[in-house]
Amino acid sequence: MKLATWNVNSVRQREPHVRRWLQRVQPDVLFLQEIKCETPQFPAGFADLGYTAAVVGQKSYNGVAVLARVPFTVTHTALPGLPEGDAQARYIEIEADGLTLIGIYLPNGNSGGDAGYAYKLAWMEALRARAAALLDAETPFAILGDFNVCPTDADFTPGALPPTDALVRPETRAAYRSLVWLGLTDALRALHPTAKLWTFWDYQAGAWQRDSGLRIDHALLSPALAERLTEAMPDKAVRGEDQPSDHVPVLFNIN
DNA sequence: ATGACTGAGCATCTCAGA
Repeated sequence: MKLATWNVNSVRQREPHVRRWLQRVQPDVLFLQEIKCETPQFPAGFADLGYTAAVVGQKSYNGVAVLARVPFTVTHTALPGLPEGDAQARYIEIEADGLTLIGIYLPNGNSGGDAGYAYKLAWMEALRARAAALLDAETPFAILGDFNVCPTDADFTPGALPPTDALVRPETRAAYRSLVWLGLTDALRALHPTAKLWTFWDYQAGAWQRDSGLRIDHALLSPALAERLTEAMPDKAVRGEDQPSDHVPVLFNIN
């Protein structure tokens, strides 16, 4: 089963890119983030490629979706357990092929001052609780998406971010560890422990040309799925296309 | 020299992204 995640930075701008990638790679399930539109504005043009869409949209910002060529049912459209619910479209959970598959767009945390960062940490704690509940139930699951976390200093080009950035702050990394250390597997690192593999290159400052990037798009696997992992790789070439997203798709194979 | 972009929206500027 080929699973993928891609922050497309506007699905309306990136519809041709997504269509090309679906045709070339043919993932079974692709989670999208930052679709940046309300649900009715989501492009209809993936159905003719054999993909069914489920969309959690909002105006202007955020927004997640899933495209799948296998049957699935949507089980959650918001992260359970946030103190006052979640007004932002950042979470979709489905069941497909006996698996629970979760797509997330974790808050960046650099905007909105202290409250914005607190929201990121609260979101991470709620995600940890969700993963703990699924582990307790022995549900095989995967969490894919834009985590907005560089887990270690090996996960970004030196100088690409200041140490105060919300993607690398110690509290951010501690929250990420508390999630992974429940017993999940960081799929890309499991297969490529030391490689410099980025999933994001900023539009600014010639980051792509200098190969100055971040690894922030991840897949975390429950134990049963981690046993089945055979491939994990960002599709770097996509960043070199015309008018690309600043993130590339990341593909995982579960046999 | 630490600059340099992109997208959405009551839009020719502001906010957000990371």
